[in-house]
Amino acid sequence: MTRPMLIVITGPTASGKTSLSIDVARRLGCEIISADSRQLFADLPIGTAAPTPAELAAVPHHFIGSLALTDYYSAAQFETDALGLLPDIFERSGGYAVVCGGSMMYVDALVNGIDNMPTISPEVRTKVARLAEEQGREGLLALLEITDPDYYAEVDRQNTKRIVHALEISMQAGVPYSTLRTGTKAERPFDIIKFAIDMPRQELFERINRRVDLMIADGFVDEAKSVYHLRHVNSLNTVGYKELFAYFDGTMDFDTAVARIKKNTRVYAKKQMTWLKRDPSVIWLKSPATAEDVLSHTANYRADYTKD
RNA sequence: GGGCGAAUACCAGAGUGGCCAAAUGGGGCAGACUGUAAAUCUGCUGGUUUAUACCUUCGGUGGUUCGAAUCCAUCUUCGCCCA
Repeated sequence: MTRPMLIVITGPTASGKTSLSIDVARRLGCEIISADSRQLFADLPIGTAAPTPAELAAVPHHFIGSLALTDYYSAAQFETDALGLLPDIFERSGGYAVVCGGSMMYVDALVNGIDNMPTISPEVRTKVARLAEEQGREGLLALLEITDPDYYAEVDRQNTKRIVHALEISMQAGVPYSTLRTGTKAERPFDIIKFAIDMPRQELFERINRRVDLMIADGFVDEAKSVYHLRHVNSLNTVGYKELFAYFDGTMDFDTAVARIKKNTRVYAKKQMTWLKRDPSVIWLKSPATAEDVLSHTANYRADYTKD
């Protein structure tokens, strides 16, 4: 008996993941799990290029617009939630499910698993934040050196966020952060095949620029205005919103803001490509990628698998 | 026609005799990444496969000087002012 199969479709932003995954899901009659750390939130459909209502109607989607902007979420939470959903999806969809998204860490969490760590309590969070404020990065590093010498030896000492995180986890868990980092790859009760769309950079960048203009034309400014009052929450520390907020604040003129959105989106795409480049499990789909490409690779994978 | 000012690396823009291959910013390129990841952080950006090394650069040419992006002469282009 063949195992269920998870088809992962990823790639840089604006490379066409959404429409490809909908095509594939339709062919297979299956559902889509979104692995996008921002489309997860409600109220951001334009700026996050979320699937349109028509697209959402075409194929059942999960994790699109399901959270409030003030909700806490994480890659680990995504792993838990997606794994919880998958058995039913496989059941309903003939043993297939499509994962679509560009949040590489979310994809990794679902595909390879993420080490088990405690959720940080507000008390610990506040405590570390206060230390950071009072003693700066040096103070945090000094504490980390005592708390977790192993991680201290390998941290990026410039990256305050990482240091803070290690301290929070260590305090919360009562053991050094590094001892919780096993780096083991999770075993899944289903097969996984991972695709990434490979679009020439120039074409991708042109699509990004064009898409930003379309977002503006579609009312991105009003959308950003409507969430402006929450501008300090993490879910809005997001390309597009940040720049428009600066425009609202009067610290950036409109044309500059739009240009920065384009540029920062390009930078984001580049970071996604860097991440994917080092992942040997990726099957690259030359764009324009079609559902046929995905399905034939998947069929081949199946054939190889059953041969063994 | 006369006077003044400017010309610096992909762009903007510092530097005004040696510490200058040349600050800084932008843009570009490359990378890291295990619980807020569209986040956060790092490196490179004249050439020489490596360089605390060498070579070629600061509009052109020619000088002064041990030494010039920096001083002088002259030419070119651009800007401003007077005619």
